[in-house]
Amino acid sequence: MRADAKKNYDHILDIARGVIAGHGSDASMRDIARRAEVGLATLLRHFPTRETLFEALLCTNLDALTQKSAELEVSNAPGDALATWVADWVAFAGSYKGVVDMMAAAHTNPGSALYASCAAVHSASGRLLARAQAAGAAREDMNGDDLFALMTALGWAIDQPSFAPRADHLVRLITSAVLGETVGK
Amino acid sequence: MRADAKKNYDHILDIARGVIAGHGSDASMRDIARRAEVGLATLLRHFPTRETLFEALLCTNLDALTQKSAELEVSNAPGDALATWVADWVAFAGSYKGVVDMMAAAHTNPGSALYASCAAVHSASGRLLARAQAAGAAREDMNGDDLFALMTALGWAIDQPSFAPRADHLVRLITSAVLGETVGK
DNA sequence: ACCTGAACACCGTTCAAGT
DNA sequence: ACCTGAACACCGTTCAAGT
Repeated sequence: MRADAKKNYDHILDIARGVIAGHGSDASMRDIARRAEVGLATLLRHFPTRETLFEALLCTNLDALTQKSAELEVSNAPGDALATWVADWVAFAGSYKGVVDMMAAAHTNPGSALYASCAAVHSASGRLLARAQAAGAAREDMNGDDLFALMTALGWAIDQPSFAPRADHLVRLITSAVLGETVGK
Repeated sequence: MRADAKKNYDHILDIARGVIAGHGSDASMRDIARRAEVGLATLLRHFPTRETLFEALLCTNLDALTQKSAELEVSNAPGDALATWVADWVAFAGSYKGVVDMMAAAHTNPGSALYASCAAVHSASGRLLARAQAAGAAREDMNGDDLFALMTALGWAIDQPSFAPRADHLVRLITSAVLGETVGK
């Protein structure tokens, strides 16, 4: 990439971050281009898809997340590791409004720029769950797909303004369910 | 309403049902008008908001749902009643793609045509949960808001193509978590 | 190489004009 | 009363033309 193009790219990404932080994942591409003082066509050549833009925007966070999963797989006690993983995912999911919807959609089609990241989160979840199950620290009647679905659903829920106030509690509920903890009745 | 208007209204609703069944909750209003062979402005006078259209489209289902909750509150064993209620909600949530997103959004603003229905589902959930808790058939560490959030998140999840195959299992997982059932580990 | 204006086909909103 | 075409301000896509 030429130096001037690189500078343009970085500038656009910087502005996009701000706009998306404000308006969420369905922010107008035109609006982003406008605020970056760049033609819409230019924005779309750097990021042909909304997903491409998000991939660039999230790659730091996503790398940190998957690296964290690798650490958790070896360091912590299996049950704690799983609980921490869910909490980390939720923190990531809160990075931008609508990110979870996007990930859930990307999860379906391999053509998406976010597909690989989704698959990574999915499989990391599967490994951490299996490890916890082997240690008797998680309920047996679920698999990696189920965990990923629950984590995504949880991320979606706390993204909703009406459910956000109970976010911490909802995370605790799901986590305790996954760990198969005995609860007071 | 005049007879010709009534006929128009019913026809539009009929066509809308088909289009939304095919394209989900974010079907184009213009497309609905076009297929109903009616001006877009006519459609929008009958249903000024997308929510208004959905309210009309869903009112039968929603009435059945809330009536069912009233029956469950007195007839079934508290735990079974709660489990059945969750299952009924999930069935409703599957009526049209995207309905849950809409309900979750409507839940926040009292101006929405779907607000009352959301509130009804919310409060019915609270009553059925409280009844189950009083009978020692549900976990104590959650309230009606939490249950509604979990039910909605569950509805959202099974609406996603990638999670749909595990729908039944996901319902079972959430239900067993809410009931505080002891699980094999 | 890199950028961009402009045309395109969409969307929902609004309203003056028609029956 | 009820309907509707048309103008409006948006959206993302595409591409020929400019530096």
